[in-house]
Amino acid sequence: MKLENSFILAPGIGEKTEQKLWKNNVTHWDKVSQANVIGSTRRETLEGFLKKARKNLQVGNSYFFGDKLPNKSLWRAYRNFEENACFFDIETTGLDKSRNKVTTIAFHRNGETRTLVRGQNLTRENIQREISNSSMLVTFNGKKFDQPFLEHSFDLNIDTPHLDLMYPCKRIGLSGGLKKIEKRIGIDRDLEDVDGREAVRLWKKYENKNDEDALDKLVEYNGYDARNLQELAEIVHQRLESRFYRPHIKR
DNA sequence: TTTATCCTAGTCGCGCGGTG
DNA sequence: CACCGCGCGACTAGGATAAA
Repeated sequence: MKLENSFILAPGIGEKTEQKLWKNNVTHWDKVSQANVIGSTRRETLEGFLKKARKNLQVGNSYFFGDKLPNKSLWRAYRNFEENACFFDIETTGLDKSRNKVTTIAFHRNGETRTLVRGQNLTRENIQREISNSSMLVTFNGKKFDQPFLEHSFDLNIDTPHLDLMYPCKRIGLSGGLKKIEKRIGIDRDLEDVDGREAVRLWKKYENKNDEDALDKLVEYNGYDARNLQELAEIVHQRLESRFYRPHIKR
C-alpha cells in the first residue's frame, strides 16, 4: 500500500473512519468524491487536505507526510519514498555517545552503499549531505541509538522522516535484536562471526596497529548491516500490509 | 546486566460531526 | 435537539533495544 491508500494522515480522520472508507471501497484518494459513508462537511475538509497532499507527493516532499503520519503508520510512506530512502547504520567505539566515537557509517541508498570512515571522510559535511539527499531514513533502533549518537557527535539536528524498523517488527511478532530477526526470517549474512563487540575490536586493531584488513572487514560488516535493512524493510512492509490493510478491503 | 530512550497500547474526558 | 461514535490530546504503564 501507498500513501494514496491512506486517510489517517488527514485531520479528523482516525483509524475507524479510515477502515470504514476502505470497507466501502474508498481505497484511494481519487475515490473520495464517491464516498457516501462520510458526511459532506467531512468529505470537503478531506478533499481540501488531499489537494495539498497530492501537491506534496508530486514534488516528493516527504517531510509533509512525516509530520502528518503518526510513527506507528510511517511505514505507509515507504513505497512512495523508497527510491531515496537511506538505510544506514553506524559503528562506534562503545555505547555511550558522550564518551565514545563514531568509527564508520554505512549509507545504503538507490542500491549503492557509501561508507564514511573516521580519519578519512567521516565529516559533518559528508554526513549532512547524505542525510539531506535522503527522503527518508531507515534504521533498526536508530531512533534511540544511531540518530542521537550522530546528532551528539557531529552537532547535527536531523529532522528527516525516520522509519525505525524495530517497532514495526515488534508489531508483527519479531523481536530480540536485528541479528536474531534476520536469522528468523531468512536474511543471509556473511561475516556471521562479527557483531557490534567485534566491530569495536576491529577498529582498535586498525587504529593501533594500522591493520588495513581489520578496517576492510569492519567496513564490509557495516555495509551488510545497512543493506540488510533494505531486505528487512521489504519483508516488514509486506507483512504490515497484509495484516493492517488487506483484511479491510474487498478483493 | 545495565541505561536512556522511544515506542505501543490502554484509558479518560472533551468537543464535534453525523444521524434520526 | 439529543444521542452516539469518533478524533484527539494528555496521561500512564510496560516492553525492548543499542554495543561492550
